[in-house]
Amino acid sequence: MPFAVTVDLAVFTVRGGRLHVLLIRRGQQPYEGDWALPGGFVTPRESAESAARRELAEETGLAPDLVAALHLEQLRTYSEPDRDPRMRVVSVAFTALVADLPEPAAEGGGDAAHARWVPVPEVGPLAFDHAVILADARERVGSKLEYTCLATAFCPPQFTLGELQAVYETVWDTALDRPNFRRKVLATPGFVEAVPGAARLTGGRGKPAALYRPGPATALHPPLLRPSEGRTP
Amino acid sequence: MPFAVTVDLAVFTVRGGRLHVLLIRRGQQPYEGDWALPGGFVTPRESAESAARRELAEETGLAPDLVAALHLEQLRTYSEPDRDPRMRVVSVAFTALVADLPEPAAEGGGDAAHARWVPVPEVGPLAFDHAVILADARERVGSKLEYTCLATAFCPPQFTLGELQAVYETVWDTALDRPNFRRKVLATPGFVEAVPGAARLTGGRGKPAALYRPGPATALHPPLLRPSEGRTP
DNA sequence: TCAAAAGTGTTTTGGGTACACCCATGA
DNA sequence: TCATGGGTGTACCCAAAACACTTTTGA
Repeated sequence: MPFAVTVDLAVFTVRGGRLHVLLIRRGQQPYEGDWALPGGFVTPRESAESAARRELAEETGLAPDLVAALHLEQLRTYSEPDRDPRMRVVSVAFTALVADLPEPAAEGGGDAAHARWVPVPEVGPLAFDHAVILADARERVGSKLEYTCLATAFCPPQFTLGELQAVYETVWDTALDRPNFRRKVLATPGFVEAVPGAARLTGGRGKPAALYRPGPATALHPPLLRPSEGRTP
Repeated sequence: MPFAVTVDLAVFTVRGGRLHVLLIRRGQQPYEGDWALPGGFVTPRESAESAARRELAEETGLAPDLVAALHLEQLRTYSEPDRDPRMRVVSVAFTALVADLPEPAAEGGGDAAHARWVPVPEVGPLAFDHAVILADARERVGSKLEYTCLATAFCPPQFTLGELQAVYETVWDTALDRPNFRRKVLATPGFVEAVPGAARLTGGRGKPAALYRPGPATALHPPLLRPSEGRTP
């Protein structure tokens, strides 16, 4: 039973108030020239997660230390017999969240030249079953924000509560009440920690905002539920 | 890159107030004679989920229609290079929940003769990395009960609210307040539906209980949280 | 002095918890 | 008539929602 095993990555970031996903343009058959999720084959002596980090670094030119520190999470495994026209390929999909990067991520050499951040609503048809993987990943990210502290992964090392709220609003595509969001976040022990004395002007205008960094907590109890959910309209 | 792909199943049931998992005794090397989760190789023309159902039917002698209707959920994929001493094996793990079965499930021929329901606390060492898979699956089942309607999968087609509560209490290993549990369940639209006119005596003693069947809902909003969680003691 | 964004306070409301109590049945 | 389990009622509490309000900056 000769199976090939691959990994596929759905890497998200928030940039300019919109959710983006990292895509590469395929340089070879099949689906040559089409957009696809980054990924590749698992080699004989590595786990799927190791392969995911290796491929991400190779294909996108993201900084190695960033890739090593990245929060990677297994999404699920896709194993339909005909998902790859060449042969039988089983693919383990991962999701990752990164902060908006100073420069367009994908300026490395080789493969990396074909990597791009694409706003999720503007993503067109993708190679293989990657559209399904992307949809699953997007859904997962949305619900992860509800009951984990993962939203800080979308933020730079130090961030304002306004930026954190923008992450939620972008991923969920809803508006949140600022005072209530603030209270909720600060009331969850270990979600964020104040950076003593620091403040930053966010958009040039307005009052400078206090800076926070991620705290030690990973779970959110009680959860921070999406507004439209949990209600019976 | 010659990989073998397998499936492993963590099938749970509640029996006599205790959580049980379905195990088989291995009839061949490696780990011959040890207990293991049911599972087996994915064949070239089937998906992992199909393979899981097929293997479950073959190895345990569960009724085919029951296996076909079973709620199977992908847990995650285990891909450490040395998890199988023979060769490189990547395994897709699934969880399933079934109602307590009239007879000990495993009375079919062949492989099935070696299948047994084992109380989870009494499970000893398992073959391969199955102890890890079992622990992951158990954790997943516990949290699934919080925010999905899946608990009914542990119950027969018609059940009392007392039986449903016993499922929660068994899986979570906590006592729940009956009046509050009742209100909560009935207040969630589509979780359970009353079976008109029906009632059943549960243990010979006590008032006959009304019967319910699973409703159309799948998610639980708001969630039914475990007592110890969500509090800061 | 105005717009924009941060941050505080207050009222209301709904769900969860705890617990007291009644009902129907078998022994 | 008593133990057992099903079912109802109710008072309390806390956290979330809604919204009015103050503060600090750049233009």
